[in-house]
Amino acid sequence: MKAEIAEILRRNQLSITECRTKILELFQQAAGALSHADIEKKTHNHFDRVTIYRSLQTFVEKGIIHTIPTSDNSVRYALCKDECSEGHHHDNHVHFICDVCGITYCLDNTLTPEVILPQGFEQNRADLILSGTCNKCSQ
Amino acid sequence: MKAEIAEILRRNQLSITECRTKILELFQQAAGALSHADIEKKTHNHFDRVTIYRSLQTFVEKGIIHTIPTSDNSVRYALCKDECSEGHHHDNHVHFICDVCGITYCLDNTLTPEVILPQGFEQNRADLILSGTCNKCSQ
DNA sequence: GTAACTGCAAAATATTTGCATCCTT
DNA sequence: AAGGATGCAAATATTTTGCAGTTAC
Repeated sequence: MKAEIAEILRRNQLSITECRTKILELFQQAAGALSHADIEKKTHNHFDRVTIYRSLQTFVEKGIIHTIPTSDNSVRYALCKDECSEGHHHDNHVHFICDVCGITYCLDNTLTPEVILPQGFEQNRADLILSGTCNKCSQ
Repeated sequence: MKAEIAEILRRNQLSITECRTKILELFQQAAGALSHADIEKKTHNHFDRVTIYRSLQTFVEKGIIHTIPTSDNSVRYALCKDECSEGHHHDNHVHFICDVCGITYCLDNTLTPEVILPQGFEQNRADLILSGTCNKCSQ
């Protein structure tokens, strides 16, 4: 795990630091997406708020994580698949946000369906966000 | 126009005030979705920031407008179709955000495709957000 | 007249920037 | 040793809350 994380950082020309390693570890362990606040909580204020902001920014720029659109204000992030590269994401999978527990799931095996756009519109990225009740909360 | 707006407010048991009328007018005129900041700018600070926040909140609660998820932080709103009612939105249409001009389009005639969810997941709402270049900017 | 709405002040929260120091390579 | 990364302080932006005064009905 740690070795894999180090490899990700190295591949992206990023220094291997405690904060970055820990954040990526959290993403690997997480059931779903994480917000800045989630990470702050899970690291128990061991790292500065600002450092976490900057780490997340860097990871997004490098294509290691991606943001997930949400209808409320909150910004959440999830690990990209390997195919993602700097500046170009292939995260056209579906996200499911549970209204009960708040967990954001990446439904990796469900691809975003194609849509026919009006004349002149050129699509670059697609995000399908579903919400409702997840399998744990629907019981 | 004004009469129609008054009717919307009346139907939702809301007082007909200058601020609310103006905001709904802006939504009717807008090519796409509007953010809080857009409205503040277009009303030229004639109304208090807080009043605009509260108006938008009220409109969302009543099902007059709905929020649109965006991958950046910004919260944007657009008019709901008539079928929307309090607490239950039928805004399962597609939104297109232009990376160039920033306008958010509601593609009313394009419905969100159905997706098969894993066992135990119950869907309540679906948002398909596309981004790229709109017909005006692609020329 | 009364309840609903607004505006102002201020608090709470979220995000960004600058800079000195520390750590990775 | 040098450049990148971090932590702290502080600035900026965003959103929420309380309350007194005003307006719609």
